[in-house]
Amino acid sequence: MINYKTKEQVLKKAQTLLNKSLRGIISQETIKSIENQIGIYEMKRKGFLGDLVEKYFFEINPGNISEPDFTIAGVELKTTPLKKHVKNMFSSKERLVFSMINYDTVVNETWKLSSFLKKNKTLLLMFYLWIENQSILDYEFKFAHLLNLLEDISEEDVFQIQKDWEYIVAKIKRGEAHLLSEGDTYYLGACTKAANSRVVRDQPMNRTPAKPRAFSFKQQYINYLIQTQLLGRKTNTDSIFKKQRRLETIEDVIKEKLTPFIGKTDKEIIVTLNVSLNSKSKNYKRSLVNRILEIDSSKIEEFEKANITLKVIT
DNA sequence: GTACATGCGTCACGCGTCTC
DNA sequence: GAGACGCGTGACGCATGTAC
Repeated sequence: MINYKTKEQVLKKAQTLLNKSLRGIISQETIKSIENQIGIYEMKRKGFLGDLVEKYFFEINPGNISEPDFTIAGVELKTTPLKKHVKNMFSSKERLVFSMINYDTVVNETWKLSSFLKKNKTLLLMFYLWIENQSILDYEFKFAHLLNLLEDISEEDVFQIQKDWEYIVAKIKRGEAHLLSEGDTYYLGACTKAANSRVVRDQPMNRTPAKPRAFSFKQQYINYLIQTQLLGRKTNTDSIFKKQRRLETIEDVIKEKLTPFIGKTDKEIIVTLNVSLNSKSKNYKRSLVNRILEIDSSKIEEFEKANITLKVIT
């Protein structure tokens, strides 16, 4: 077993797997043994690839502890699939699932000292290209990226993730763990994690048992991270936060911007905003809302990341 | 019709705790 | 001390609803 002492050491090792598959770095003897196991499980064993990367590539054996996989370096390893689209674009195949939500203890935690941050503050994201029917030994690793949740993403995103975490915890505190849903939040979700719907666990503030859930990054937010953090692309989107100095949630900003105009006619809004719009244009109402939100683009960055669709209903 | 997001279900393994 | 059991770990896979 290797003791990785620094984050840089872990990243350096991870980068040696880029554009390679496990088959290319594991001995023939071990490959045979793994292929036997794949045969036994008929490719149905969940999380087998993650296990193999930990065991045979990083040579660690973290088990199921609530500490980061690389304990001393403080890095949590996440092996996650990418899909390639027709336009040669990469996107996340699925959400990124973190640790289980402990309903009993999470209600006594604060964001800064949360077990979620303790385990997942620094992530080593290893993205491999998923191809249907291909052996897990042949999946090619495309990106290895060290992501510090508090330092490497924007202040607004960290704030929204914190608010999502607090929303989930507040719901558990209200005795509504059984009513949690992934749709409750924007970037950080609470996805279910159990063998079947009969598997439930107690929650501290209500006798109604709740489904086991884990914190997860939503697929759309992972896609945003892939585009900005891995590919260094600038998104062709506008931000509702761009003129905000304060840190607020998406919901707060939208409410704040829309509230002064509730009950007013479109003509009154145009006068208040001192703008000119063609009322015969097909996107007249949408343009009006864009002016209220102080954005120019048809795409709004925070909506894209949270997979929110703006509908103007008349 | 197709692509995508979400909800829900799946499962082997390892570790800790409980029971005998 | 040994075996049973529960729970958390790792993502994966499918069904369904919705958007484009």
